[in-house]
Amino acid sequence: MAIQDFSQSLPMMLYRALDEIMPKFRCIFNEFALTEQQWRILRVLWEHDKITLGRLSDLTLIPSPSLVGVVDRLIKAKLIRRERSDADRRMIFVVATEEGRNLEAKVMPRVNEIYKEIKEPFSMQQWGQLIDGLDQISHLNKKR
Amino acid sequence: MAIQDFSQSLPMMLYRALDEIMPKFRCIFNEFALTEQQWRILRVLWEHDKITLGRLSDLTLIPSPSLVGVVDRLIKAKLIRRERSDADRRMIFVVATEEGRNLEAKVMPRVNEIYKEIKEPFSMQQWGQLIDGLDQISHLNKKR
DNA sequence: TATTAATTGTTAATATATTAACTAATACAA
DNA sequence: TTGTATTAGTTAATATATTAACAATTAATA
Repeated sequence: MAIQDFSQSLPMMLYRALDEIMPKFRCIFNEFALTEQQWRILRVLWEHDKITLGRLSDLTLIPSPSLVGVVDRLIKAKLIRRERSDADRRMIFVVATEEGRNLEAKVMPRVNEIYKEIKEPFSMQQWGQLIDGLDQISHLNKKR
Repeated sequence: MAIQDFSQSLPMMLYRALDEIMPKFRCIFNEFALTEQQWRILRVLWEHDKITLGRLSDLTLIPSPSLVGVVDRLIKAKLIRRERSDADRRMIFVVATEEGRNLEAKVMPRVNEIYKEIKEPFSMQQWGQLIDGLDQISHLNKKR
């Protein structure tokens, strides 16, 4: 009896958790005319001056085929730009424009506020156990 | 400092956990020519003989506008059927066909196998803490 | 009862996910 | 060096998500 009730299965619990918290964040993104995926890219670029599409796909969890379009739209919004690598002309770097970098100071406080609200009802230990559990799930194949 | 490293934020941890486990399941679904969403619907119908679209949307976490198409395709595959309610003609019930019900015995064992693999490396306590944490997240707004 | 409000599904427009196939550039081996 | 394999991105086809607007039906109320 591996799975009893579908609603209590791990995948559905994960999906439900996301369904609960993401709308709160998306609400903020929309205020800045950003989609969730666009925000993820900016969020990564605020931590990396210059990053290849491949690595960007890994860090944002946006699959490469989707990334093409999301990047296109962010470029159209003048928030990032492409930059082909000279060393290896297969690689393409993505860089935030000044306008893109400036968004950080406006968006992050709002996002942090929501994040705090979500985290608040948890004890530090409870939260740590949750994060550890999720971390273990996402390393199932890489371990050992 | 609510969020430090983007990769360690709760949303990304949740997404990454799903990215790790769902491909294993989808691999099985594909063998039976099912998409993940189609499988979710069948999975619910194996627990409910008859269910309205609204409730099906709640239980599968498939948003209503998406549900329309997914249901259409399941009907075309002869795995379910629609049935308008007589009591309240706004409501539409969804029912599994015999072919749809028969799939359970074929798919579930395979799915349970993967599920067991995922759960196996966890101690019972660890697993419980993970599920409890997720449950608390998905009830943030409903509590009290 | 006539109006209005709420509920249940649907459609539409756009964005993203999934899978496979494909191009261009680079690395590698015969 | 030539042929082959690998890597980084892209395109294409289909399915699903998101948001808003809409139709049909039922409930609520004046």
